[in-house]
Amino acid sequence: MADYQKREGLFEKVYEIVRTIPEGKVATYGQIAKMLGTSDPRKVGWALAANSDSETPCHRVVNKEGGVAKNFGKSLGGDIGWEVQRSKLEDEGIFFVDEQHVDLTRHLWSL
DNA sequence: AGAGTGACTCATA
DNA sequence: CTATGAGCCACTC
Repeated sequence: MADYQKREGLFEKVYEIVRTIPEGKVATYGQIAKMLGTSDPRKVGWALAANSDSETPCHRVVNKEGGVAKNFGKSLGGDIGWEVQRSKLEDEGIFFVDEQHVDLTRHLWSL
């Protein structure tokens, strides 16, 4: 398995970038992957999966379609599902085109 | 150094 | 829309 406690490396970079996402914005795994210098969006999701830091707004990270992850499982220090993630995003003023899809046309984070 | 895993993405049907 | 298969790369054992 790979859900052990991470030490250092790619993970920290992901966390830093995710923390850089301003409120009311969302970033995609692919975008973050690019910033990391990798071409594997999986690494991003994986990094977040290994993380459970309440300081990292994982809920602002969505897939390419703006859809929230289905396997959040635990993050931000508790039982969280896409419904919880959605609430958090809405609380930041983010619009949803449907229950599981963020309006990327308005909230996609870009430099 | 080899195998297993993964919160993604893309292509195809 | 859903379902499959493949690509990809860091991490742990």
